[in-house]
Amino acid sequence: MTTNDTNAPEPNVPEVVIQRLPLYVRVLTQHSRRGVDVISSEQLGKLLQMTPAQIRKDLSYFGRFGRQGQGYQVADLEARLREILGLDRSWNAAVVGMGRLGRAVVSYPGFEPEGFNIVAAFDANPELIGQTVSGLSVQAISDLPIAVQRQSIKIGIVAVPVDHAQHVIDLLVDAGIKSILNYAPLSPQTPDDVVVRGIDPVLSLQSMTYYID
Amino acid sequence: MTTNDTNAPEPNVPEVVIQRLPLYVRVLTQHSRRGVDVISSEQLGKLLQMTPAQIRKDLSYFGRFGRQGQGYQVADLEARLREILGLDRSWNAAVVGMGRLGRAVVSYPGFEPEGFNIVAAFDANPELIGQTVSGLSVQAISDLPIAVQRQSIKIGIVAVPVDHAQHVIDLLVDAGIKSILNYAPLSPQTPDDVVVRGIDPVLSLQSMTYYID
DNA sequence: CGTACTTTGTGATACAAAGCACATACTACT
DNA sequence: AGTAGTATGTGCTTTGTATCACAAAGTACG
Repeated sequence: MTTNDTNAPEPNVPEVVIQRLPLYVRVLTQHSRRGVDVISSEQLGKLLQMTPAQIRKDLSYFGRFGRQGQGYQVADLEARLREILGLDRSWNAAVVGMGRLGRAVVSYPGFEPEGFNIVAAFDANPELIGQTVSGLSVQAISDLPIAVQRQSIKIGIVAVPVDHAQHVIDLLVDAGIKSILNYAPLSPQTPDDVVVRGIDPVLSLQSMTYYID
Repeated sequence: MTTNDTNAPEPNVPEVVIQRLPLYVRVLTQHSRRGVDVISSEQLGKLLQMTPAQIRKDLSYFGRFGRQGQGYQVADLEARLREILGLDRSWNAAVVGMGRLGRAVVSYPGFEPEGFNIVAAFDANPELIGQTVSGLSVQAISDLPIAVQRQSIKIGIVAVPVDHAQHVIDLLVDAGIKSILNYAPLSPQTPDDVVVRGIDPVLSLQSMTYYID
C-alpha cells in the first residue's frame, strides 16, 4: 500500500478478513471501556486466540494504524475499523416473521446500541397484522417494498418457518434488500450480489458433536 | 484412502469440512422428506452454492458413498453423515443463564427433534432458583458439576450477560464440559481441547454492512 | 544523542483448501 | 454384448490464507 487516500474502498480484501474485523471491534470496545488506551497485536492475539501476525496482516489491508514499538491506540483503532465496516452510522432493518422467534429478535436489546434499528415488522398471518410488538405495528408482507423504500431499510431479518423462508427471501431480494440475516434452517438461493448470513444454533451443535469423546 | 474399516475415526479432517457436513445433512434431510431418493453432487452444489467437486472431496475424507454414473442415495448418505458427526444418538445439554435469552433458548423447539436435549438450567440469581422454566427447575450454578456428572451433560450453552460469561465458561470447563455454545458477545479464553461456537447476530450484521452500497 | 528495547508493517515462504479434469464404474437401451 | 451417456472419486494444479522473520520506526533512559 502506498498512499491511503480519503475513503478509498480498499479492493480485494478477502471475505475472511472482513468477518474478523467485527471481532477486533468487539475486543477493542471492551478494552476502551475498561480504560485501556494502548494495545499490541500480541495482546489482541492472546485475547482472540490467533497469531499477532494475522492481526497485523488483516489491518494492513486497510492502512497503517499502529505505532511501531508501541502498539495501537485502542480508541483510534476501534473508530477506524468501525468506519471501514460502515458502523459509524446506523442501519435500518426489517424483520419478517412475528412468531416466537421474530418476537425474540425485535425485543433483543443488543441491536440498537450497535446502530442496528429494527424499524418494521411483517407477518403473513392476517390476525397479527395491526398488532403492536415491541412498539412496532405488524404489517402485511405486501407492504414490504414500500416500507423498504420509505424507511431506507437496508437489512432484512428472516424469522419465518423454514418452509416459507425461501419465498420470503425472494420477496426481500425483489424489494431491493442486499443484506439478509437468516434465522431459518436452510441455505437459501440468492443472486451473488446479495449477502446472506445464517444464524442456526443447531448447525453449530452438529459440528461440535464430531469432536466429543 | 485404502480400506474403510468399521468405525475408524478418520484422522486429519480439516475443521472447515466438519463444519460443512451439517449443511449437507440439512439439505439431505429436506430432500428425503420430499421423497427424493437420489441426488448428485451437482444438484447438491447448486442447492448449497458450492462446486460439486468440493462436495465430493469433502465426502471422500470419510469413504465412498455414491455410485458412479448415478449419484448418492439420499437417505443412505444422510444416515452415514449423521453417524460420522455423532448425530445417530442424542446429546444432553445444560443452559446457564435464565434471563430473556436463556428462556428463549430452553423453549426453542428446534433442538429436541435434532437430538439435543436441554436437561438442566442454571442461574446465579437466587430468586430464580427453584422456579420452573419450560419444565426445568432452575438450579444454582454450584450444582453444575454434579448435574454434569449425573445427567452426562456433554454440551454447555451460555446465555448469561457478557460480563459473567468468561466466569461461567470457566465453571463449565472445570465441570468437564468440552463443547460450548456461547451466546454472549465475547471471545472466551478456553483450553485447546474445548470447542466453543459463538452465536452472535450482531457480529454477522457488522460484517455485512461492509458490503452495503 | 546514542544505545537497547519494543512492536509495527510487509515481502517472502509455507501451508491449506478449492477446483480441474479424467480414468473408472455404473446404467440403459438397442 | 456393445455402445452412449452419466456422475463418482481422486491425483494434480491453482488459488488463497496464514505464518515467518526482519527492516523500519518508534520510545526510554542514561
